[in-house]
Amino acid sequence: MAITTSRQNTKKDKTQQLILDAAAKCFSKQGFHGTPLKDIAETVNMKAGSLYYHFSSKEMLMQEVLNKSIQLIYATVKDEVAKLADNATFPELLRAAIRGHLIAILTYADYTSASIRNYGQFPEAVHQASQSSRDDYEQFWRDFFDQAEAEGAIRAGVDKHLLRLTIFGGMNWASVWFENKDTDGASVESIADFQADLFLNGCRP
Amino acid sequence: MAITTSRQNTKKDKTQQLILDAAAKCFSKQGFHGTPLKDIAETVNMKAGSLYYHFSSKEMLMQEVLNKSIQLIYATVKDEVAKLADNATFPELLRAAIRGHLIAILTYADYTSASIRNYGQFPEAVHQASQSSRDDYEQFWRDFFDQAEAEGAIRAGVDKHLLRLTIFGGMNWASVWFENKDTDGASVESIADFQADLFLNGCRP
DNA sequence: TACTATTTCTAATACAAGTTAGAATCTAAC
DNA sequence: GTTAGATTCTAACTTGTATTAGAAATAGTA
Repeated sequence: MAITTSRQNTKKDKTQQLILDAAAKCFSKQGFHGTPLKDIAETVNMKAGSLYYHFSSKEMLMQEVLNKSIQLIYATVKDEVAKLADNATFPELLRAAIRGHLIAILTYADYTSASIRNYGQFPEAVHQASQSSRDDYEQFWRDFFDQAEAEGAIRAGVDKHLLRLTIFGGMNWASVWFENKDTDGASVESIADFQADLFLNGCRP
Repeated sequence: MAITTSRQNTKKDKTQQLILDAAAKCFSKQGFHGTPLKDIAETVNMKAGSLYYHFSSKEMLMQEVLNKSIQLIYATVKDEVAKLADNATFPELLRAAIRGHLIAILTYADYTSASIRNYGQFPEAVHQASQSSRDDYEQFWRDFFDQAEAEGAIRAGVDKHLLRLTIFGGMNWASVWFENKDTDGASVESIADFQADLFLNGCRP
């Protein structure tokens, strides 16, 4: 278990995590507005009203799901990149970053697709509460491509901005079509390898 | 006006189109469940109840928005591909198809992002009603890559399935970040050229 | 066992939203 | 101008849902 976000192991914390997991699952499948608190409560064998002992509002629940998903993704990416040697090449780094992003997205699919699919639909307060985390993560990738360009690892004329956005699209879209049929993560690795290869070398012979 | 979907020009049809446009705009911004009929009605200066003279339910509205978006995309793609000569190469064809998909997605952004962003959240009936159109469009791309592979235009070992899904991700994600600041489509063309180039040749020097 | 704090439930509130029926208004043809 | 049809509005109905306050139950502790 490399990635964790919870602090304590009290009974209360455990229940809160269970509720958050249930919320993420429901939000990812039915959307924020399409999910009644009743559904979340039933998933953890509770009544809707009881959730308020642990969370102050439905909006707060969404906010925490979103925050956790960003943290999980960023942490996993840093983790994968950190595994490399200091003198790793750009292709190696890109492959590791893509692998991290995809592992996170597909492993914690409830959280990440709850965030990705509802993006732009939840209220302003939720947006703002996660703004800085998202900015941090975006800046990571910006810096990454800035450095790659400085090292001449990117072909001249390639727009870094569009490159980043397109790669993000390819990865994030996986949360739409991917279905975790087996529990092992072998398939995730192969998707990551494929995408890294495609973005680096294209598909031509 | 290359792409049209409406048949007649009666007053009734015009109103229906206005309502559909308003629905697409609201659904794309607030999501299906997050959009009250009141919002759609206000956009066309009506009261919520009046919409039922033109549409039988909110679900039907979503269904028509979805259908129209698929038709718009497919028609635009075929249009762009048809402009090429018969002996066009794979890179030319891919570039045209990507251009068509992106032009549609970003030009009819209300319709397409209403569909893309709500995908997987609307009820089963809506899904099924658009199933065959989506299958048709998917088959178009499948055939496209099958032929490319047969001609040796794709590097050996490149998974056609993942290739198609990743390209779709890169394109569809544009509907999330793209903002049509100017009304001209110059920027759309440049995005299409960039993505085609990236998927064909990668980003390495 | 009795007492306290924690956790969950019940039941009510308040409001919003999809839908419908019938009244009202508008349009256009005669 | 009158009338018939088309279009929109009003006003209700029903249902569902977020939220809350207080009762009930549970668990832990002395």
